[in-house]
Amino acid sequence: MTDKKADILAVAKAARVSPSTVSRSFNHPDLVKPSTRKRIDRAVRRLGYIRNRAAQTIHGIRSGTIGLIVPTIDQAIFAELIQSFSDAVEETGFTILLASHGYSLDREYALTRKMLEHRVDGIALIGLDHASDTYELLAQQNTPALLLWNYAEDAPLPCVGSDNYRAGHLIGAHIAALGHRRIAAVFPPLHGNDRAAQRLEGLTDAVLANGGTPDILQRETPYSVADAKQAVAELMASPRRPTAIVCGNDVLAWGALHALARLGISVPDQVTVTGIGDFHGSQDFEPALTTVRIPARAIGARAAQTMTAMITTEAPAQSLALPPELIIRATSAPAST
Amino acid sequence: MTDKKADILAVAKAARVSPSTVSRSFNHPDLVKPSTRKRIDRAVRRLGYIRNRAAQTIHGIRSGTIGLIVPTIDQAIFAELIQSFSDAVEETGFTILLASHGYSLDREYALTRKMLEHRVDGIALIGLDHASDTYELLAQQNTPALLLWNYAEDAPLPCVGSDNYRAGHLIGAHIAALGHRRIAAVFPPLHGNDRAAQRLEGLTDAVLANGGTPDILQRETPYSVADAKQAVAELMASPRRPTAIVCGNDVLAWGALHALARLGISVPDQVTVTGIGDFHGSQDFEPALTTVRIPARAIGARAAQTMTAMITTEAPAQSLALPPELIIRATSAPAST
DNA sequence: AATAGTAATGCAAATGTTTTCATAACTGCG
DNA sequence: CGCAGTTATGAAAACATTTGCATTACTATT
Repeated sequence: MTDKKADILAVAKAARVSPSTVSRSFNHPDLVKPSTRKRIDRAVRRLGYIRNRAAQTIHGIRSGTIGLIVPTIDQAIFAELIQSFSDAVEETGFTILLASHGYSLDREYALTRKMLEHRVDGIALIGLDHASDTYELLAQQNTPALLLWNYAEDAPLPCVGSDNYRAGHLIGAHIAALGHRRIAAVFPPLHGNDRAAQRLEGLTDAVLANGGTPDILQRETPYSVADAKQAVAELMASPRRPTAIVCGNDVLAWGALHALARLGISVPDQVTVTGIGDFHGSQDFEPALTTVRIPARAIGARAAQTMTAMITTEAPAQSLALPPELIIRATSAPAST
Repeated sequence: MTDKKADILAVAKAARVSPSTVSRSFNHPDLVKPSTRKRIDRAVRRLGYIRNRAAQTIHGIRSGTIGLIVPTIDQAIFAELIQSFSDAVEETGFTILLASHGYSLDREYALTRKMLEHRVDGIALIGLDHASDTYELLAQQNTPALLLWNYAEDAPLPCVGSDNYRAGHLIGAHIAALGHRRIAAVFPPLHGNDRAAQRLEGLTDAVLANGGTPDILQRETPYSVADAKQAVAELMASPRRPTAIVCGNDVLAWGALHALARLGISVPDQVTVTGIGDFHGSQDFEPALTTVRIPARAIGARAAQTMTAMITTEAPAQSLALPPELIIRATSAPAST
């Protein structure tokens, strides 16, 4: 009801104590007499006082926020990660400052700056590949920073994620072992996306290692069911049809599966399809999708732990590799030669 | 390289001007001589100075953050909304403080408080149904607040969204017009979810209005493809099979479709399936899903506009109804009596 | 060359907290 | 009842900025 927002001074006056005592009653309740605490609490409630974290923050007190910068929010890949990261982080009282850059490393730099202006206590980025400006900025400000989703031993900052090269390799080996040689790789644009690039690399290496000179038809398509569906429809219309379609992620694979359903091409009898990611829904797809599981929830949760540890203890963080795992379900089968 | 973080004073010293001038050079560049501005800029760059928004915020300057509190992040429904809201909001320089409460109105209240502590410039919640504490808090702090996703004329706060009752009604009318009488409603838990509740209500009303006494079998299932698949499998095993399965949202419908594919039941010849939402992917599903489009992107974008308008001009905001739209695709057909 | 007018800068107060240090108010003990 | 030892509170400085007002430095005009 008060028109001017209540501050700690108003509360102090109302409770007939000094501002210091009010502050203490919030931050070190054990230091203030229960009876005065009661009085203060009543005043707080009556005035609708809410602490001002901005004012605390300029005392070097932590802001209680963690910056999370992702390429996109709406595209299933990261949604699970964001959710679990956010959940875990919230448990320790932090709040997430979220932003997305649409795979532009320049925007990512700008967003990082903005987060730093807000004095986030820590900052998390997706993937290992970032503008050198971004790395410099982070180093210079010495804000705890963490790289999510991808993993590499020699990452320039601590990271928590799966080795995407290995994920691609896993699929490649599986496909090659099944005897496939004419393979279509349906991948998202590789630019600014180290995860996809590494998966493709792993895939190619594995196929090469396991079976002479394969014939990999690479096909870039935006990240969506619709685009993948279209791409695969075109692919199957070509004279030299692939016997296997390996997709850069599960969403693309769903598109592929729909395209094949539409064309009446049977999976896996006539063509094998694989994804990467093992998103919600892949298991229950009909037919169930063979894929490589990237443990998004675990990554998010562990990353949150690592991050809060970095923030509260000043210790430098350990990178953490959550291994990808090949999940063979119903969409892959030996090549019908 | 400096170990202590540079503040405006350090910059001032380095540029041989007063702190005031540095501040002005940031906030009112036109008031400071180009040559001194140059000097300041150089100092800023050299010291790696980054403005401290916390310190600005206590001057009554806006914090530049908007709180967004959603039930869940990872479950496709809201991902698109969050993305478009975030994109639009970012364009005007704001950053999003995100949190999710898992459909608990109590947690929502707590999160709202937390956002207020961070002095967000505005706050957005999902749906119309909130704890009375939450409403009081918002009213008392007179922070601009906006309700997203759902729409009602008599909403207690300005809202931007679709009328979910109408969405349900649209589907119900469609189903009834097709002659379906034995209908299964596969919905998410209604508790703490006014959107789902209203959809169901609209559905029931429409069916009742259009065709005698229908036989609606209601079935609550958690929000996931897997659960819906399971639920529908059970449903179809019952002696009195429904001729239509209307799902509370598209994800549930996907699960239903997979279940039916598995059982070899043909859609829409043997059974009709519908969703609500028209998420990414529904259009390209095979068969393409009949659903009601809730324009998530538009809602996010318009909501962001409304919100920033509320913040910058102090004017009270107008609610905005983005109408749901029936989208008939390939999963619905007349009841085969 | 003096003056008025404007442009650029600096000083100091203010913002809403926390925290150190000092002081005041209580205990219990002899 | 006086004293040491706690326990509870207050005063004031500090935090990193912004801003109103005062001052200084220019520019143009006569």
